Amino acid sequence: MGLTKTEIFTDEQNQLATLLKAMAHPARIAILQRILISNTCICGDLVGELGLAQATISQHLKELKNAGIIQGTIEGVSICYCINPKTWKLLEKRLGAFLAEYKGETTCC
Amino acid sequence: MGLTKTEIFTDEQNQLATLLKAMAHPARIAILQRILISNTCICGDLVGELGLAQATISQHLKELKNAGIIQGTIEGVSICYCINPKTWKLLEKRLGAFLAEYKGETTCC
DNA sequence: ATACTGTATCGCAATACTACGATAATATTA
DNA sequence: TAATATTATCGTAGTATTGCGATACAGTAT
Repeated sequence: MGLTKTEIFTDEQNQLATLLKAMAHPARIAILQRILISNTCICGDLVGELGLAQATISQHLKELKNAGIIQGTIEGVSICYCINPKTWKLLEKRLGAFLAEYKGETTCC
Repeated sequence: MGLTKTEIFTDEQNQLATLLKAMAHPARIAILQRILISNTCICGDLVGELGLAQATISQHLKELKNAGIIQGTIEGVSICYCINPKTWKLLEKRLGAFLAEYKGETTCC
């Protein structure tokens, strides 16, 4: 086995899981934070700032891009990555709805 | 290699990554939603509702429990799982702060 | 004690993830 | 064109994840 049975779940569940998975790594969280802070886009500066090899950073960027969370455009010599507004809004919506389902600590366990 | 270099990142980044990872699976999202909807706790009903084997469900529950997202107490014959309010609030706080960092689509890529 | 019900754990097979060096691809500059 | 700088991709090693059958464990009931 070894692969998730996506056909069992709804599209929304699969989509949210994919987005969360793309962010579920400290390096990718650090990358996103870095992009969010320096409002303007960044590029290979990450390699120097995080303590990871260039190949590893590139791989993490690819995963974020595949998930649609970031987008990259060629900016002269290097490449400029930034948040994909559409996906970010979708993420806020989906996650917000998910987290808001919690009604507070009702008498239970 | 094969293991995340957690020592490179901050505790907050690692913690958020761990929480996201615990939720980054459609089955675990479905389990959480099930718990959130039936405000009262549930147990092995999941096995019948999701199309996964009992061992698999138990494993997913264990991961959610290890991450501190849910907690379980013995309820007569079966076991009652419910949201861990403390972790849920932490998650809302961390995720909220993270998502709120986005300033909207500034001129960039 | 025995049988039964509900969970957890073990062990396995298939696959995915993480990290990196080496190398290729792309674009700019001399 | 050649040299340089920046990214991407390939291949690999080590580890983790997913799913499940089989089995062990815990509590209830007979």
